[in-house]
Amino acid sequence: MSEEISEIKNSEEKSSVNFIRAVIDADLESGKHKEIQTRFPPEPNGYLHIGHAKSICLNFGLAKIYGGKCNLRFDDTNPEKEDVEYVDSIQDDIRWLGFKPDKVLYASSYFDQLYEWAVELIKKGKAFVCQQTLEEMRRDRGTATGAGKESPWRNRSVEENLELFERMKNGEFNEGEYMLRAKIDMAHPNVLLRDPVMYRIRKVNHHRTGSKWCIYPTYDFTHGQSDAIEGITHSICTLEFEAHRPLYEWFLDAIGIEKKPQQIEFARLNLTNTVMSKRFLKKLVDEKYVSGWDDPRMPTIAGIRRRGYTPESIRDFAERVGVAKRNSTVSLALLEHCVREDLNKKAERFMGVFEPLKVVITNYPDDLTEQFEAVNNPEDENSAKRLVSFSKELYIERKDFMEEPPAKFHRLAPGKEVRLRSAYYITCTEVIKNEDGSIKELHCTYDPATKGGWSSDGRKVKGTIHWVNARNCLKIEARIYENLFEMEDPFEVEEGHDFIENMNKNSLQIVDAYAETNLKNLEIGKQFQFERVGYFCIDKDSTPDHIVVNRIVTLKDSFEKTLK
RNA sequence: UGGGGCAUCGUCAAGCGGUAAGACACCAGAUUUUGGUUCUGGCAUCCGGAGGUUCGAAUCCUUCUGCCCCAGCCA
Repeated sequence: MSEEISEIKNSEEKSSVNFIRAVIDADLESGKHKEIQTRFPPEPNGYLHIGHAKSICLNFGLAKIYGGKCNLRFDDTNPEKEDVEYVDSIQDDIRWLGFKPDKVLYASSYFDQLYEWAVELIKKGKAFVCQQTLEEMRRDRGTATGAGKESPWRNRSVEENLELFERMKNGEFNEGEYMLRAKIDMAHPNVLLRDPVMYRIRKVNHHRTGSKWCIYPTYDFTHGQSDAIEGITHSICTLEFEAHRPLYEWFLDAIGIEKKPQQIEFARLNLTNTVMSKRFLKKLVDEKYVSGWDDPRMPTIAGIRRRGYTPESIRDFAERVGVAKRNSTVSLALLEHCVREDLNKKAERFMGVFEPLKVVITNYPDDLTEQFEAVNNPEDENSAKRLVSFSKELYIERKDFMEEPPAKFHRLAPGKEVRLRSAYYITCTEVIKNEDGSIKELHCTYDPATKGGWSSDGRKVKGTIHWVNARNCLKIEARIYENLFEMEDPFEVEEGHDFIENMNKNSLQIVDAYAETNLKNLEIGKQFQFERVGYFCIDKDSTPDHIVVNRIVTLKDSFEKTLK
């Protein structure tokens, strides 16, 4: 092991190492491996979600930590479901997350080799061509407790098997008529080992191999061998493949692979307040509950990215959730914490008012406009400053004024003084009402000696509120997102009901807001903070005349709690 | 009732026979031109239950219970 690597390992965690790293450490120490090779093996049949992100971070992360390599390998053995659209989006997502595959590979590139190996297994008497129907196979597979029954075609001669398999390959049979099966044990307690299918006939075009093949290998006959071909040392997958491991090894042994990759399973990520399975996400898209796979409410990588999450925050999240074998559901609060932490350091601050209440500064000159300097990011010492426009007429947040405030209310109220962030102290002198009694606007006075937002007389002002110049601001569209599901577990429904019924009706609210004009300078995708409100980003639907922002996450709000 | 897994704070998660890390959440306080950030302190006498081994167990043994995965020519 190089010094550099041991340095990384030491600095990174003296504390604890997940169980996969423990295996790798042992393999490196024992000399079983000199270096490690991993892979991320998605099937290009859909969009990646944050659960995949965890796997990506794990596989690529492991390679990085140990100075090894990680491939991206498309597990494209089922042409019926796969499409180039997905191979592109998957690569985009991985790149966005900040990883670069050592190689981009395809299981379909190994079809020739796989075919040869299948022929070898036939010759060894370990595979046979079967012509049972789906129903017959299902019937003969047996049950959990009872053994299965051997196929009547199980004992064909090698010659006959060879000829039939070749004819399968040549397209002489229809789909479903014939298949190649491994000859293992119909009485095996693990049903996966009851003569599993290795090849099936599918007369469809493959997105990479075109019409070259009409027989396609199954996952089980492909995955381990693909790993072996690529020299994968640690083949990391999710828990549901645990029962497949004996099969994975059976094929490798039967073929006679010497350097066997080791399959290691970990628990896939689940998140509260959302659904994660491809099937359910697809339902949300197909039935138009969301605008698409990249709807900012979706837990897809595309959705999360559009929502404004940073790749750094996702990697941090993946690191924090850990790797173990226990089925678990991580709180969405952790994900939100990760973006807040990242964006707090990086995001520039602006002011925006969401529920405007007009304020007239009665002792301010009618036609004067001032420009105040405001710090773009108080968390960053090198942060630049920007100019914010101020006049006699402003908007403040309706919630920042109360006519009859409770004791702990530090904001504006009749007779009370507050600081307008970066501007002046103002005092509310009069509440102007509409005929129906609702508040129309506020009349306030300002103290010219508090320019910039502070006074030299030591006067304490507890509240600081944000504002915009009503005469010079931007009207923008704000998309306020909440969780797709209010309940932590969307599947908590009564018998016969659907998780769809648990959807949060307010998961998207579109509101008009007023923002300082500086927002114009931000490019699409840029994250920022509306002070005292939350983190936002510029959505791709924005045009120069119409800015659309997505709320990524609110700021933490401890005042909300004290109010209750 | 078959096979394969898993059970440690509200949620994740360390721990691998020597007497319960850490993170998120939560609570209390300090600082603050964001009721944000930051900082300080608190938060499992207990590790699914019951037995046992041991000077000593979350860690070993037995047994029970609960949850997850497996009967696609999906991955």
